[in-house]
Order: sequence, then C-alpha cells, then structure tokens
Amino acid sequence: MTVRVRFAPSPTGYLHIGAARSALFNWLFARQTGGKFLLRVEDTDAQRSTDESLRSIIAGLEWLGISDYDEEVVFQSANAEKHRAAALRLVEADKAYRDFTPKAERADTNVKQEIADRARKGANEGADHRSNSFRDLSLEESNRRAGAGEPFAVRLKVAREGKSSFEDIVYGPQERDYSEIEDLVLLRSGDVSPLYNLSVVVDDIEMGITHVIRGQDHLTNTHKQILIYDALGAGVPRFAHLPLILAPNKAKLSKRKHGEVVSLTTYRDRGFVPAAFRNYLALLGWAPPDDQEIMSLEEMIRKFSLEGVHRSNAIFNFSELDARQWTDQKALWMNAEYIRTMPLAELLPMVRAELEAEGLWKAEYETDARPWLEKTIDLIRQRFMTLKDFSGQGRAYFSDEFEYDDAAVAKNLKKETRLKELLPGLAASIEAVEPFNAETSEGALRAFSESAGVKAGLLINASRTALTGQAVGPSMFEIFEIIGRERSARRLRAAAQLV
RNA sequence: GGCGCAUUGGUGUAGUCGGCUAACACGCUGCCCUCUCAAGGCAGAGAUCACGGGUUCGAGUCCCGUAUGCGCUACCA
Repeated sequence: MTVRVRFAPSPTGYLHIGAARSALFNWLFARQTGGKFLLRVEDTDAQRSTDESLRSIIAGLEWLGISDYDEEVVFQSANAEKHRAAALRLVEADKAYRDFTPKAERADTNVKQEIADRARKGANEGADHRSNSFRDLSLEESNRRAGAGEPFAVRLKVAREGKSSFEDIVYGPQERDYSEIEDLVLLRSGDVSPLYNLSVVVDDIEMGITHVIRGQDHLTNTHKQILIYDALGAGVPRFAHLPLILAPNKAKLSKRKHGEVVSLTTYRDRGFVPAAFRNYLALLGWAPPDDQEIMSLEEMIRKFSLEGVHRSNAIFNFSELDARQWTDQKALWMNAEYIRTMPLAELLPMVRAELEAEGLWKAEYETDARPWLEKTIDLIRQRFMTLKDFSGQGRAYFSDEFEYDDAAVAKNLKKETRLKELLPGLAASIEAVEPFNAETSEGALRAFSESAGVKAGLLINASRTALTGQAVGPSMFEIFEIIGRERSARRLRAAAQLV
C-alpha cells in the first residue's frame, strides 16, 4: 500500500514554525517512502479563516521547498455536505443520535476554565457521559422531531464499557477508557455544520490517508477520531504525533505573545536561506542516526524516520531583549554556515533578489561584471549571518552611497588625528600603482606606512572603515582589489573628512 | 478536577539489549592566526542524567512514587 500523508493547516493565521515542521516531516516521510504528499486546507471555521492566511501558508511551504503536492489541494469547507451525510448515516445506523437539547452559548474567553469547572462539578455529582436523555430516543421519534423542524445536534454514541487503544509511532501504546470520552458532537445544532473531529476523519478516509503525522496536541483526541473511524466502518490509519515546539519559558508559542519570531515568513523576510531553515527545523524533535547535522535534502530524506522522532517538547530559544538573538542562535548559525559554504551558484540568485529589492542590483552584474560579482560575494559571505547582510553591512561593495558605522569611525578613524593627512597621502600612492590588485595595493600601503612612520595596521584599519563603513570585514587588500583603484582613492579622501 | 505525555549541561540532541570516566552541535570563556572580526584553528568551563525509593555486582537506561512542565478534556481547529 502506498503511503499517503497530508499536511492540514487551518488558515486562521500565518504559518508558524511548529506547523511548518509538521509539514516538513510529512513531506520527508512521503518522499522517503515514495508516497504521496497532500495538502488539505481546514477552513471550516468561516469566522476565523482568511485568504491572507491561506496565501501566507502556501507561500511558506513554497519557500521551504515542500509545495510539490502530489494531488489537488483539498478545501475542507467544500466537503461539509459529505461530512453531514456521514453523520446522518451514523444516526440511521444507531451509532449516533440527535440531541435536541437547546444549544448552550459559550463565552470564548475562558473556555479552559469553564471546562475544568464543569468537570469538577460533574465529578462531584457523579455525572456520567451517557446520561443524555436523547441517547435512547427511537429513530422514528428522532426523525419526526427533526422533520418538524426542531433544532438538533448529532452526537456519537460512545460505548458504555471498554477502552480505546492504538499504537502511536512516536509515543507508543495509547489507551483511554470510554468512560472518559463523552458522546462527542459531530454536527452543530442550528446550521448542522460538521465539527473538527468528524471532518478530519471523513476527509482522511476520503483522501485515503495512511499515516496521520501531526502535533502532539492531537494525541488524546485521536481516541475520539478512532471511534468515528470505527463507527463509519473505515480502516484506521497509523498515527505519529510530534512533540511541540515551545517558547523559552516553556509556554506554547503564540502570535499574540511572541510576535513574528514564530512566523515562517519572518525568516524569509529577514534573509534566511530556505535550505538552512529547513535543516534547522528538521532538527527540532528529530535527529539523524549519525552525528551529521548539516544535511542536503537528499540526505535528510534518506535519514529521516518517524521512529527517530523523540517525545519531549523542544524549546525554541530566542530572546526578545537581545537583537542579536532575535531568533534561535543555532538557526542563525546554521544560516551563516549555509551562506558561507553553499555552492556560489545557488547563493547568487538569493543575493541578487536581495540586491534588487534594495535597489543595488546593476544590469552589468549579469554580463561584464559577473566575475567581479562572484568574487565579491565569495569574499564577503564568509562572515555574514543572513542574506540581508549583503545589502546592509555589504552595501559599500555595491554602491557609493553607504553609511559609516559610528563605532567603526570612532575606533578606526577618529582616534588618530594624523589620519587626516595620511589618508589622502595613501590615496595618492594607491592611485599610482600599476596594475591594481591585492598584492600591489598591499605593497603600496606598506611602503607608504613606512615612509610616514606609522604602523601598517593603523592604515589598514582606517582603510577598512573608509572603504566599507565597517569595522570588520575580509582581508583589507582583497577589499582594495574588489572596490577598485578609483573608488578606493575617492573613499580614502572622503574618509579624511571624518577624522 | 480528570485523563494523557514528557523530564540528559543555557539551548537542540546522542546514549538500541542496564557496564558512562555521560557523547555531538549551537552558545559561552580563553588562546592562536592576523590588518579587523560576529570568520578560521586550538583549548576549556558547564550535567550529582527532575527528585525520592526499589530491583541489580552495577541504572541516564528497568519498576514504583513525588514534583514540575505541557497537552487534551468545547455544539474551537
């Protein structure tokens, strides 16, 4: 039997990293087993679902490189009629019943508290889950009242005795007593719309899903879903639940509290290389059998296994206070690692996109200046963290309009007043060099520093800030060659004004 | 409240059948390289494996209990 898995996000917000990881694991599993990877949009909550959210999710999956769905995208809302029919079929088969109890309004704010209170109260009164008086209403009577237009909800008839059990691929054997599961509502009263547990099951059956891979927050509810599979007479798929990704204080990651760090598109917008973030994501809750953490997509597919997923929740370690740690340090490190080691040919288009977005791209980079571009990028990528750095710290390589870092100016230019005269002098001796390259500019600078009686380091560091605006960067003589004779001389003279 | 799941250095993880002087990566500290560095090289600090008890010659690994965290418990998804 070929494997069929699906990623089933609900479009009620952006694609957060936990969901993205679920998508990734589904995708990896499908690609490894030669199975099908499907996308189903769970848009049954019309109030909360938005097109914008859907677009953001789709874009996120594309960015991660896992949007090659093997079949048409399924929209759950389009299947509502099927879900309803399935529930009514269960009523006919006496596996579910109509509940004519008037719908109780629920305040959305304190649901968790309300549930706990109700449970506590129920426990005190010894209430049991099978006490609904409509549970044993005859089908004739039920049909009659429904036919007369009386509003009803449909609930599943859960057996009084026994227990539900299944083997989770990640969490192992799971068991739950029926007495702990109430007769869950399948269809809402009033508009008779289907509820989540019914919809997932009917759709998963319809889509022929063989493995349900999703967040651990669904682990306990799986028992309810299995009950629905059974009632419907359908085979139950295999389940694999994934540990959750938590915030540094071990709280659930949420948009409201944690903002954009949890949104996948943030990583795209802040200069992450998709492969790097994907690689990082794969390591949250899973580890390859060997110690190799940096993996190509092919290696990841080959090494992945659901059995290798572990059970404890992972913490996404970031700091809201420190800008340098705006997201997990390992994610940042991995991005830098990818930027400095990936094939230049793969990096180039990403840098181009960044330069274009910032108005720094020039047509000649595609033609005459192509070798220069490649050399430059290869040189400066060594100490960059994100693609944004190419247009930020690296701006001076692509434009004459760049800013001088205050700290760099203070450290390398302002602290030695003689630089006011030395810099123009250096500019002159640099200009006289022929040919102009790293070696000759070094010779010129060292000769000049000797004749001026200052240490070469003084001029080298001053030059770095003069030519790039930065305090750090590649070897200075490489920079001279890259920036070129004329621009170098001009910037050295201009920097004299900053001393 | 009930039920379920988890718990290895700051973080991500390894540790299959009990033999660990607890491994790797990020981060951190120091040194080296050097013209700088958020790069590279080297070294180091950091974990009584949540706690308590038990089984055993021997437990991070097995059993029981406790604590903490998380999840579910809804006519939300």
